[in-house]
Amino acid sequence: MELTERKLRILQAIVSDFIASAEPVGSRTLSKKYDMGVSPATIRNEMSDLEEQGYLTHPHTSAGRVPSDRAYRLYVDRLMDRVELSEREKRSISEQLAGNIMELDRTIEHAANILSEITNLTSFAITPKQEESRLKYINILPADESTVVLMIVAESGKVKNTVLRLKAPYPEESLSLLSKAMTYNYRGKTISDILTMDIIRSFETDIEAMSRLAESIMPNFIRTLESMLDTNLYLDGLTNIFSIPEYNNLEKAKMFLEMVNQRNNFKDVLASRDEGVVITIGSENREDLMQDCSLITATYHINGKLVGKLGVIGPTRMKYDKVTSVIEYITDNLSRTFTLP
Amino acid sequence: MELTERKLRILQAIVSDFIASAEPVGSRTLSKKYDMGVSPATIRNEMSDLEEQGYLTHPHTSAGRVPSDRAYRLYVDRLMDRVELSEREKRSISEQLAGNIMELDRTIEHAANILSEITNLTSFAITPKQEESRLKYINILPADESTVVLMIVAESGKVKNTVLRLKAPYPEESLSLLSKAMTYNYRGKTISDILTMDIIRSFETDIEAMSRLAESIMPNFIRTLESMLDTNLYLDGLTNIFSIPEYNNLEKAKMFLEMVNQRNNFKDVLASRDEGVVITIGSENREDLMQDCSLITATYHINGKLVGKLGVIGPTRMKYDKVTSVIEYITDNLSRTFTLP
DNA sequence: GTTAGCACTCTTGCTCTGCGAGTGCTAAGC
DNA sequence: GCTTAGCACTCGCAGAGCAAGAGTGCTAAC
Repeated sequence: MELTERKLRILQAIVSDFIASAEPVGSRTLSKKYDMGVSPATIRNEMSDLEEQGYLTHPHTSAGRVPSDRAYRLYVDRLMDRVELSEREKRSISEQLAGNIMELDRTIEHAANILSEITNLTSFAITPKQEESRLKYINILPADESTVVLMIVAESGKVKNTVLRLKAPYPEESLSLLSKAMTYNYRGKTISDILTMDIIRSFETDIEAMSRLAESIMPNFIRTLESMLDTNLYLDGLTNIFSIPEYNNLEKAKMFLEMVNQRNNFKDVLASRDEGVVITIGSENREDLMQDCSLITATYHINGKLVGKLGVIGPTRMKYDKVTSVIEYITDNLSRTFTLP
Repeated sequence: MELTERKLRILQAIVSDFIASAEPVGSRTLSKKYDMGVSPATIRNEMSDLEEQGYLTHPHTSAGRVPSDRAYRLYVDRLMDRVELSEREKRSISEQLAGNIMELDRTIEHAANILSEITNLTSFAITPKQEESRLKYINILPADESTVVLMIVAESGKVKNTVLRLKAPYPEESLSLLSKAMTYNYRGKTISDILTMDIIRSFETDIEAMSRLAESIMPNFIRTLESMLDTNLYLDGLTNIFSIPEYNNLEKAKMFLEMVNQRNNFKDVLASRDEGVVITIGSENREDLMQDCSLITATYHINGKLVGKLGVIGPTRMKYDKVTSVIEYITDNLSRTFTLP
C-alpha cells in the first residue's frame, strides 16, 4: 500500500527528529515543531497507521514513536536530501588527501581519519586486494654481511619489503643475479598465480651459490607475497561511540568494540559488499552483532581498477544524508588522487 | 617506622587477596582464609595501624580494607614472589617470536599481542628511536614511467620506502646516479644529523637532468627520513579493560580508552621511562589521567644498542608478579632475537 | 597482647510512590 | 468522513524509605 503524501511528511519529520535527538518523538512535539497544519490527534492517527505498516515502533505505551529499520530504508531511498559539504570541510578533505607523495596506505589511513572526524562515528577503510595485481620486479639488496632486503614491487604501485637474515653469508653478485632471475620469472604474473605455482621447484639452477641463496629466500618470498595479498584494515574514531546515546551502557559499548576488533571477521564483511555507495540498516545486516548498527560503505579505485573501501559504522540512528555525502566526496577524491592522469 | 613481621604478612595477604578478588578484604575473611593464627579482632587492630601508616584505605566505614599505592609499592619491592611462566606460555612466546624473518615491526607488534593475551591487560610496544641510527644506503628504483620508489636502509636494519609520483618523466640512468650520489653523501650519517643539514642546497650539481630529479626527490627524502624517526606505537588488548571491575562504568572505560588513544601523548610518556623493568603505581605516575593506573614497562635491545619498550597498562590492582615476569621474559626473548650472533 | 561481644555505620537491593509524557479512544465539530 | 478536543489510562523514571548484610571500632575480660 502506497503511503499518502501526509504520511510521508510525518514519517520524514519523525525520522529527522529522532536522528537529531535520539528521543522517541511524540505527536505534540511533531505538530508544534514541524508545522504540520494538523492537530496532534490527527498525527496520532497517522502514526498509528504507520506503526501498523511497520514503519514505526513504540518502546512502550507512553513513549513517542521511533522509526523502524524499514522507515530508515524508506528515508534513505526516497526522503532524505543530498547534503552539500561546507567549504571548510571540502578544503580540509582535499588538503589532507593531496600531496605528491603517493603513499597509498598512509593516504587511506588518513581518509578514514578525516571521515571519523567529520561524522563523529567509527570509520574504517580497507586497502584493495592485490590478487589481480601483477608483479613488476623483485629486488634483493644487500644490507649487511648476512642481511638482505627483499623488495617486491607490483604494477599497482604497491611495494613491500622484508628484511631477511640469512643463515650463511652470500656472495654479493648472487643477489643481483637472483633478483634478475626472479624478476624474469615472475614479472607480469599476478600474485595469486605465482602463489599457486610450484615456486621452490621452479628455481633449480646449476649455479650452486645462487641455488643456496634461493633456497633461503624463496620461503620468505612466498610469505611476503602472501602478506601483500592481505588487505589492511584501518579503524578510526573508535571512542566516538562513547558519545552516542545508543551505546550509553557498558554492555553495548563493549559488544560494539569487540565486534569491530574482530578484524578478520570485519574485513570479510566489508570485502563482501558491492561497489559504489552501499547502505545497510540494522536487520539488513546479516551478522548477528550488527543487528542494530548501520553500515555505509563506498568504494575507491586505483587507476580505475583495484578497489578499496571506506565507510562508517554506527547506530541505525545516524545522519544518513550527511554521512553518505561525506563518504562519497572522500572516495571520489581518493579515486582521483590514485588515478594517473 | 619498620613494619613488624606480622604486619607484613597481613599486608601481603590483603594485597594478594584484593588483587585476586577486587573486593575490599575484611578481617574475618583474612583470618579464615589465610590461617594467620590470630583472631579477626587482632587483625583489625593491625589493619588499623597499617591504615594509619598509609598502607591501607577504607572506601567507607563498613567496608573491608583496600591497599593504597604505597602498599602496592611495598608489595612490588619486597613482598611479591617471582613467578615462573608455565611451559606452555614459554613455548608459545618463543614460537611466536622466532622465525628467520627479521621483520622488526611485525615481530614487535606480535610481542604486544602475546603480552595482552597472557596478562589480559592492555599492552603496548614502541619501536626504537632511530635518531642515532646511521644510513646505510639510499636507492631510487623505477616503478613506472613517472613513478619511483625511494628506499632508505639504515644500519639498524630499518627499511623505509615511499612511492613517489614525479611531475615530469625522468631519464632512467639519473635514478641510479642520484642514488649513488645520495648514498655517497649521507652514508654513515645519523638521521638526525642529516635532517639538520641543508639538504636541498647540498645537492647542487651541474648535470641538469639529475638536478631536476633531485629537486623533486629531496623534499620527499626529508619527509621519509622524518617518518623514520617516528617511533611506532602498537596497542593490543584494548577491549580487555571491559572485563576489569575497576572499569566497570562507562565514564572510566571511556577515559581509559581516550587516554591510551592519545597516541602521541602516550608515546611521550613511554619514551621518557628508564631502561629495564620499570613499574609505576597510581599516583607515582605524573599524568593526571593515569592516577589510578599502573604501568609496567621493560626495554628490549637491538644489537645491544637501540632500545624499544614493551609494557602493559591497567588498574593499580594488577598481578604485578605475573605481569612483570611475562614482560621480562618477552623482552629478553626479543633482545635475543634481535641480536646478531 | 589477644580476644569475644556488641553497638554502630554504611552500602546495596528492594519496594512504593508520585510525576510527567504520551497514547488511544470517544464524542463532538466542520 | 475527516479532524479535533477531552480525558482516562499506561508506563518509565526518580526519589524516599526500609531491611539485610558486611565490616568496623571500642570495651572489657582473659
